[in-house]
Amino acid sequence: MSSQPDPLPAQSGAVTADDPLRLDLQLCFALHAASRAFGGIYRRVLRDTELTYPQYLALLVLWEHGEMPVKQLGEFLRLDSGTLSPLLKRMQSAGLVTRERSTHDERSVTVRLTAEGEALKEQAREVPLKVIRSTGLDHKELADLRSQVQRLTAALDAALADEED
Amino acid sequence: MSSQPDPLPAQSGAVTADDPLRLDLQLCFALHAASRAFGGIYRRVLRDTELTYPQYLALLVLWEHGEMPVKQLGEFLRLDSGTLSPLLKRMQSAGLVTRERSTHDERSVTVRLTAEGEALKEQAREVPLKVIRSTGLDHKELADLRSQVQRLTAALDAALADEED
DNA sequence: CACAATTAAATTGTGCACAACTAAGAGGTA
DNA sequence: TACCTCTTAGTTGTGCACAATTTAATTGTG
Repeated sequence: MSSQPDPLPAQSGAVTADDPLRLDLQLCFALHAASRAFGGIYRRVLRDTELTYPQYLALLVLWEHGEMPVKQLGEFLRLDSGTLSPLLKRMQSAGLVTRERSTHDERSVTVRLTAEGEALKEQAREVPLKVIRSTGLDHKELADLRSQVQRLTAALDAALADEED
Repeated sequence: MSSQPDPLPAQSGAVTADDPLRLDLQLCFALHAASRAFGGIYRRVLRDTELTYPQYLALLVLWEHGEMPVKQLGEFLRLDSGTLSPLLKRMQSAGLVTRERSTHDERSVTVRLTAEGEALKEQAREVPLKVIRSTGLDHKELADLRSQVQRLTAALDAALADEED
């Protein structure tokens, strides 16, 4: 507890706290910190499921949409096969999913929940509520913040897509 | 470009877009995505410096505050030695910093910028402006969003600190 | 049909985050 | 002084993110 140095510069001496040139940093650092704080919350809330946070996200997609190719799962999660392949392999080892080459298109691999993977849905039922409580935000605040952050992401993605060398 | 499946569930069929039980997900996913999008922007903006994004953050602290022990750097960045030790070792190999045991307290290691590390400050001068432009947000929006995200992080951290087993 | 281009997964390699543990120095107290 | 405790870095091991490359299957075109 107690006081750390401030999340990032821009508070001591030469530069004022609101130096416009530090806002990028302050925001990106704040987002990074928030993302990691969420990770910490999920880590604890998911502890007795043996799931990691990204694995839980993958399960959510499968719980809602059912079996799908790795490709499509990657589109939901915005992750590529470099991340998903090992992640899914670990989930397979844990007995949560199966992976099977499609017969129609043998390039494609279908990810399917096992009974155990399906059953975890029950055990994870109260996860969202626990997490929401931890945020200390009400419904409207959550929704607003989500919208703003999504808008920001869209702008950043657009900037990345533009002026693509 | 074009359309992906939506960032996470909660949009198709069974569940309405604003199901309160999905807001945790939507927000955490949004934050994660925003954080990664920022990473992408910095990655490109920093490309010709050969710096990674976390290395840039470490340099910012050193540029502003000068030499300091690993411990203190970790407090600024909220990172522990498990992350910082190898990161600093890479920065040392790149000739950006030196690491030296303190003579007063031999447990402590002082991180110091080299001339080359100091010189990078110039080369990175326009980084903040480029990034800010990419966000598409004005000064006030950036500051507001930062505040909200910081407030959220504080709540999450407090929730983690509470009920600590 | 043959062949080039595209696509889906997987693999390789680098780097970061974090938990758990180790090593060694510092500081207090009997 | 000897001992116990706390602190600081570092190390080890796991998992994720992502770029670049590889493999194999599919698609499109001449």
